[in-house]
Amino acid sequence: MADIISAQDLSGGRLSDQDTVALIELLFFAYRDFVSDPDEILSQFGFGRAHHRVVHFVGRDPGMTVQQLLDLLRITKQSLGRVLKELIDKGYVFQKEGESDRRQRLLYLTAKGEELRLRLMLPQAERIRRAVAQSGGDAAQLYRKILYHMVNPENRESVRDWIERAAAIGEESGEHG
Amino acid sequence: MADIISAQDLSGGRLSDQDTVALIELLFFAYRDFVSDPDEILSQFGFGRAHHRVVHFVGRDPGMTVQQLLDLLRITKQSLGRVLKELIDKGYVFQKEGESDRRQRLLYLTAKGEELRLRLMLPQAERIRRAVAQSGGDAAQLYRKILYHMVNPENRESVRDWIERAAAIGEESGEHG
DNA sequence: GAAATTATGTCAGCCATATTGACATATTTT
DNA sequence: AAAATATGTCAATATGGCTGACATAATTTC
Repeated sequence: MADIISAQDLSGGRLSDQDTVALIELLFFAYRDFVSDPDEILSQFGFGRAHHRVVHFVGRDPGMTVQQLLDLLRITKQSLGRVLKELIDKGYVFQKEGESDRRQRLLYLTAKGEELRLRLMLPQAERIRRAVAQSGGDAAQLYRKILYHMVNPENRESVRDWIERAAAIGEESGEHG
Repeated sequence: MADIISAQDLSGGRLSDQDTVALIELLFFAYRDFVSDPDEILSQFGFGRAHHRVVHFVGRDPGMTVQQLLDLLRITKQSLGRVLKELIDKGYVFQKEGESDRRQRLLYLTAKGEELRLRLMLPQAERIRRAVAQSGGDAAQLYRKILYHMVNPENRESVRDWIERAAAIGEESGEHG
């Protein structure tokens, strides 16, 4: 491991300016590469990142409402509209009328959509696994903590709720833990 | 600390699917909030994220060439063009003819530009510091390792070079470590 | 039962930021 | 002198956000 990648001063507990800036920049570079894998796959389908998000989150919580998806993505109805329509037209997503509330259009992935979701997730999962494995120790646990604490305090509850719910769905639908 | 935020299975060393997906999603949510602070400041200036990147990297390596900036940002000359022109016109960046090569237009921040750079960095630095502090242990060192290993292997050298060079510049120009 | 609210969809236009291709100028290298 | 390099600029196109307005169907409230 190169020296540059190890923080230089952890003595006092508070991060030095140098180390803090290095983390900011590393996050920028890491995130850029992190999204580059799915980007390439998406371009083969004529899709963009917006499509990825929809496919991912719908696949993780099948039957979610349009409004739930909007709240999660924090975009406008109009922005979602185009991508969702396209995904439906091309057969990756389908809608089902809500049973208890027939105004709702519950969202589901088709088999084709689920296939795409997994294909997009694979390189990201591999990247995370590799990075965690190469970092040794309790890397995963600590990484999770740090990312969680980087979320705005007022958003943490909804993020936690999401992760919790999606994990429960994953269990019952056979994603082996 | 809530149970949900701690990885559930670290026994074997290999991350479970559940934990891996949770990390993918946490990275998405964390990055979104991470960029939201500068976004808000930028909008007050009529700037966007592209301006942020230019101001940040030029400020970290004053005198860099346009080509170096293009390589770092991995965007086209035309994309950079508008943003750079705007920053120059509004007095945040200025250019100086290269001494050894007079074709080059070396990039520097004005005092106003440096002020903006620091203002944009502050909330991100605070967020990182808080997250690391709240995560305990060797969080910073491990976080740095993980982010570094999330960068594509073929890009690691340039990322390491950048961090190294920028750190050296920071030292000499008085950013206290 | 009428009125208000909610969930969803759609039209139109605007903005920021990315792209490609083409072309121009000045300077350096061969 | 010719080729390559560093930079700048014009034009057209795409993606994915945004706002505002309006429409329909279903549910909730009074």
